[in-house]
Amino acid sequence: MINITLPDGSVRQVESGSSAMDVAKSISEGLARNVLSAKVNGEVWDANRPMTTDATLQLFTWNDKDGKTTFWHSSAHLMAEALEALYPGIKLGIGPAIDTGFYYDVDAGDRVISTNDLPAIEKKMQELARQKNDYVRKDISKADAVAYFEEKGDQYKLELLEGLEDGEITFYTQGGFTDLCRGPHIPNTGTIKAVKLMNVAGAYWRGDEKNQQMTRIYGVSFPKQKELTEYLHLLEEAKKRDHRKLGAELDLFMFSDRVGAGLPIWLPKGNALRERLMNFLREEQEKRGYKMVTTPHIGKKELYVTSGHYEKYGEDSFQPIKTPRVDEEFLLKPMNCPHHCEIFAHRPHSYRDLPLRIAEFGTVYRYEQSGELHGLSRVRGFTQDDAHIFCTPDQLKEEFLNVLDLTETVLKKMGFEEFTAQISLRDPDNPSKYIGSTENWEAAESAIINATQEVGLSTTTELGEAAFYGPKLDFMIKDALGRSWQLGTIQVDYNLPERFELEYIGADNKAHRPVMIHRAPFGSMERFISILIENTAGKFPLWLTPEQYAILPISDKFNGYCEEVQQALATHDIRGFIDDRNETIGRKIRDTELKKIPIMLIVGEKEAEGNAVSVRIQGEGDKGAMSIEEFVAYFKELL
RNA sequence: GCCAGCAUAGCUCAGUUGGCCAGAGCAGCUGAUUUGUAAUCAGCGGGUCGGGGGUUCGAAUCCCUCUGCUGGCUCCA
Repeated sequence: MINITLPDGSVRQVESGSSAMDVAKSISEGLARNVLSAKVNGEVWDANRPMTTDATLQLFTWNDKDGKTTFWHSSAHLMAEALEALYPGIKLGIGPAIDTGFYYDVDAGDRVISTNDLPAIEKKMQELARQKNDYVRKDISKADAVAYFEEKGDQYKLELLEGLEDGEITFYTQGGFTDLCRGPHIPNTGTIKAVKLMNVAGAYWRGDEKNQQMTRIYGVSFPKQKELTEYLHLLEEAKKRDHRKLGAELDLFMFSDRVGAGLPIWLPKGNALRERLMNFLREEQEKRGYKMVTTPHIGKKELYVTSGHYEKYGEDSFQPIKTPRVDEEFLLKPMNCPHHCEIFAHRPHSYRDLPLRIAEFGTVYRYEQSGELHGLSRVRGFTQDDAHIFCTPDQLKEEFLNVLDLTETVLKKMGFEEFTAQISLRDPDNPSKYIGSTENWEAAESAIINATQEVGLSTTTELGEAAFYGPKLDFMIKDALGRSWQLGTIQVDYNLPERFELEYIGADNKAHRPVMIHRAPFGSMERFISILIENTAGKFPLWLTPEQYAILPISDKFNGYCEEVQQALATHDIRGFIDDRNETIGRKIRDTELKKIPIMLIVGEKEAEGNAVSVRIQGEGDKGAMSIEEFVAYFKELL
């Protein structure tokens, strides 16, 4: 007998060789039906894998993240089985579960798999699921595994096998399909009741663009049809929050083929929003001792040769601008930091002047790959809320913490509760991607790690995500469809001060090198606003929204009074417009609701006579009549 | 940049296997209506079917190419 400890601390004695499923059955049949996988001594296992030692056991169902992962991974195998049936000789890469389902990378040779083929594959999957085949785990020797895939002619699996140790290799089989896999899997294909294949995409084998491009098929699956229907509905709802759609509907910004791809054009309302965001940050920065500067949109090529940007990005970026002089070239600025370094270098600095905090809403231009352009989130011309702090090494920690505080203030003000703070470090396997000495990098990396630990910020760490001149602390926020974007960033840089030979005179009357912090709490105005639109579904906070109210006269007889109201409100810095179209009040209300104007002021005979307005709140409804003074007070409450 | 798709009026979309002057709703314009909390009524205008090239007696429809867009991959200072 062995002792199985459950999460609640209770211990059950079962026979050695019992599985998690056996334990589930001993608890209840209902539970057993829903068990997908289990965590045994901290490792996720097949529910039916025999346990032979004392163990802690946690059962996973669809309600657990690990349960879903197992379910989707098994669904990927089911899809592979269907693909083998429909496309004999197809070669398989990898097929993992992801946050929202699963995918499998396949190489179908000359055959093209497109979205048109997905329904047939789904149908085959459903047919195979109905066979209710068990997923069967089997240990296999490396030699036998290699022999199997040589026979099958699947070079991708053979390549994967090269990286595996003999003795740790397992195969999983369901029905007529066998795959190299460490598992775990759900007990039976019959559990997969609903399948939807979402799309196909090209994906390079092992994520390297030098390798063969495979076809990646994305799908999602559920234990119940109803859950699939609900999921698809949720996706539809999320699409309504897409900033590209709302940006057009709310007249915030546009793109023009003639101006060029990835070059956003801000329309009056979007620009008003953008200006308000910038003013908010200007005020915060002023409180914190930043000085604003303005630098040109171009700079001599040598500036970027000095900074290292040219060597790193020159080939793949906007090409130099020529002048009538043959030996003269300028670059559109891809970053503001070289200009700001020149500001620092402009005159000598005493340690007493530091930290020097130089801020600029700097518009930069980067030639992003055409396939990468995405609404406002990934563009070729954008404005960073940039600043560079030049400080002594002793001041670094405090300055970093100040910036961290500013960034958190900004995120909080915008109501972004769910963000990830990601420490982006060097890729240790690829040192040639970075400039500067190992000592500089280590100092910068530990500065970030220590500071975040000190304030107890919970972080994730990603290797290889650093900038070429230094490590970063990046704030990642998700868009409506769950894709993660980097917004704010704080970067510690010992390298550019070296390249620009920046110095200050210390208390010892000797020259010292400053440390530089690059930081942008919004990241870029464009991307930040894209996320703001998606998070608010276009219903911006009252202080930020371009138009706070609309006055809706019941008939044009009251237009004069409406103008009086508008003027009265303007004196209280309350902004809005009068909808004086010759339309019914019902129509005006409907249009205003759809434009997501927060407040409607309805004005007819009663209001005009009583010096009042009838207040209606977007999405809520009628709040009744109030005097102008009462409304102003009410408005201040809402702010 | 790569893979797979998409591109018809300002917007959302119809347009049968290539075949008569390319349609609808909304928006717009004109007129009527002077309106009380999510669409007043009537009339009118608007499209080189993304650009270019080709196949064909004939192309929105088939082929090539360019541009833009969508979903991924790679990239992201």
